[in-house]
Amino acid sequence: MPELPEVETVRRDLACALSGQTLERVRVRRSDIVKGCGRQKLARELTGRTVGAIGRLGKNLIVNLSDGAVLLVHLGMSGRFYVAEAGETLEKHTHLIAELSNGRRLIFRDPRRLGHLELCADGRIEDAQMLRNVGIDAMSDEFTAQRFAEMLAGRTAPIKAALMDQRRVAGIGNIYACEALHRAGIAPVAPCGELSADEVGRLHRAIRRVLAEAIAAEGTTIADYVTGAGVPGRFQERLRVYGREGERCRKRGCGGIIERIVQSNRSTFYCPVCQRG
DNA sequence: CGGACAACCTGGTTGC
DNA sequence: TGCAACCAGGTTGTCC
Repeated sequence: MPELPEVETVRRDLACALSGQTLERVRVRRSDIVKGCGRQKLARELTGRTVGAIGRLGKNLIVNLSDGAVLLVHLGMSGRFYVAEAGETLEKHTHLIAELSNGRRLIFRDPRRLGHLELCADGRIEDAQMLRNVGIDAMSDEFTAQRFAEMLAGRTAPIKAALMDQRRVAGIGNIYACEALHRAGIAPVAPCGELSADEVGRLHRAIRRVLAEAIAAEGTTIADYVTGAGVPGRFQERLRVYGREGERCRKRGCGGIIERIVQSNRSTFYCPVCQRG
């Protein structure tokens, strides 16, 4: 479900609702969503810690805790990590409950269980399993057009697959890969190594712009993603190709009809008229 | 090595 | 109404 803009929205909301709170009583109900240790150990390690700054790398949340510990959180497809009002009943698929010093509760809920939690007791996130395959964050200053060109050079994979490969640029998923390619006017099936310098530059700018606009709109809600405040994002109203199979291309004067194809088992939406080559 | 694909999960929707 | 098939915002291991 959540890509960089949705995770960034969750991060910002948690920075308000969670930072400064102490985790007074922690329950972890399943071990299969916990990386690196079991559920009891995670609960024990978290209990009594105070939450500091909250960061993000790609689609991962980085929750800094007292005494140098760090909790990593990945929401997978259906995960939510949020502070619930006191007295709110626990929903099905709630895997972590932490009572906070202000009486509210921190909840991790993930029906599909494709998300993960991992504690780095020593704060060495570079050793974390969850970040092993995570490269440069798509919104960081390190992600330059130059670096992007180096990542793509000589590769035969379709550009859409490369955009979603977290080991290189981290944070782009299926929606924003489709949207960035459309804005740049590049076919999703184009082999990485065949893009011109101009196309790479256009795609780099399109990625930064679409992610920035989506963050400003607090993300895209297709089915069940909501912000930390529990409201849907607004970027779904501004999608140009994703989920628009059979509808008309929104680019001025284009007139193409959006098509859906399957690339490495994922749906790709694109305009065959303005995304040629 | 890179790239394609199945597998991991649940739940909602579609179609017979 | 029932049930099977298919789809979903992600990642990882395996195979070629």
